[in-house]
Amino acid sequence: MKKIQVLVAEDQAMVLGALAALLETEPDIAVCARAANGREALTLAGKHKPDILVTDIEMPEMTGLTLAAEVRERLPQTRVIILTTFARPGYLRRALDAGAKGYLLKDRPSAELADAVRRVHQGLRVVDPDLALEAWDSGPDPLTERERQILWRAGEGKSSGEIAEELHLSEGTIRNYLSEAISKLGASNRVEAARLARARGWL
Amino acid sequence: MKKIQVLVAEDQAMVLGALAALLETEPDIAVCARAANGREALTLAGKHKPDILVTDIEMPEMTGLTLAAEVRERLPQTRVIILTTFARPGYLRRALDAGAKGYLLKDRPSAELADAVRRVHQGLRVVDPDLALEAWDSGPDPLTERERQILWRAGEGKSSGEIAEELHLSEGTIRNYLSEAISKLGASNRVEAARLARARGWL
DNA sequence: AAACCCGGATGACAACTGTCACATCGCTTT
DNA sequence: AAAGCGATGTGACAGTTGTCATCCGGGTTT
Repeated sequence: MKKIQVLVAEDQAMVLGALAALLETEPDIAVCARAANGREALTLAGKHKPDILVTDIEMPEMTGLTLAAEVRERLPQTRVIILTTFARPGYLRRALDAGAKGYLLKDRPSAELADAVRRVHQGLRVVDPDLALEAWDSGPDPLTERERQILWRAGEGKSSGEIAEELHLSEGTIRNYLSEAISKLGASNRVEAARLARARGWL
Repeated sequence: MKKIQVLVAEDQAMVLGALAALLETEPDIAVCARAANGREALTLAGKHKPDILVTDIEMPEMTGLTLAAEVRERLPQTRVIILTTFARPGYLRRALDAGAKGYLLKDRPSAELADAVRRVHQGLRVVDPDLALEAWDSGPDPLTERERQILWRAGEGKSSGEIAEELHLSEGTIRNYLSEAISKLGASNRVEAARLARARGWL
């Protein structure tokens, strides 16, 4: 029986080693190489032609999303699984657009990783069900560009007056935008609004 | 030969499982239990009396730092190793104050984890050398425990009134603590204060 | 052209926030 | 015992924030 060859890419060395150890405990899976960033992963993928590439998103040199797109183009026989901390609908969409076959969260039980590898290897897609749901009912980004700019600055601790000056708007207008953003997000003040927006990947 | 009994606490389930798998590959180390947050870790530590507790810092319910302090008090025979993403001097300092025997970054090669476990088990301390240097010349944490509690909640977007209720203090007292924290940090409002404190690892 | 929508502005008002001076109260230090 | 200290509370005051109704001017739609 031939083992499924997996390449793992992850920038935190400790986590990379741990994920590799986790996959190696499976009898039908072998980790053929490890990469500490996207560029390295692309090189190693070319060399090893793995069946599956498991990759983080936020990495130096090249993000997992770019990596996925490159791999689809150059190594169509290698299937990509995104493994990330971020349950952001925006990331999920971009990952799928980039041709990723799986999107898995680091929050999920570790047993699911090997499962996902097997399923994707069989040609199935694996998308975190909670995230898919959340992406569905958290809906699209409700913030306008102005609201985003302003909420971002408010989240840094800037006052309405400072933001007004920075954006060449009146202070009252800033307050209006913030009020609108707070109400859209169901928050009770600017800080909570910023926190919620960040959590959903809208900031 | 008796294996070193290790309890691992980490809120990202996938990483938790992977770290456990990593440690299990060592012949002289056994993972006796796993916890998904600080409170669970404390309970399990009481039950299993592990030799070593490897814990993340940022976790729900109870942070790794609080956990370290509790463990020192209740289970002095268990030694704590902090394993975290954050190279923040303030975290290191607080970890050591809380009685942690090791402070390791997730950036480091995965082989160092087992090493650290062995060394700490032998009674040595293991602290990331770069971080130790940085911690030396950055100032001490200026915040009191109360200020930290309150600033933390303020940073989540809670109002003075909500925080007062939560901590059974008067609203005026909350405002006083926040005012003090803002002035200590040289910020101009609670949001900026929280941001600064977080960046330095004081929250 | 009339009707509408959009980004932006205004003013008023209540609520919340930040500051400060000053109490209390219990616990140490002298 | 007196003094000092730290944690907490109070009251007052000014400044900031959140909400709302309304207004204005420039494009679009009809």
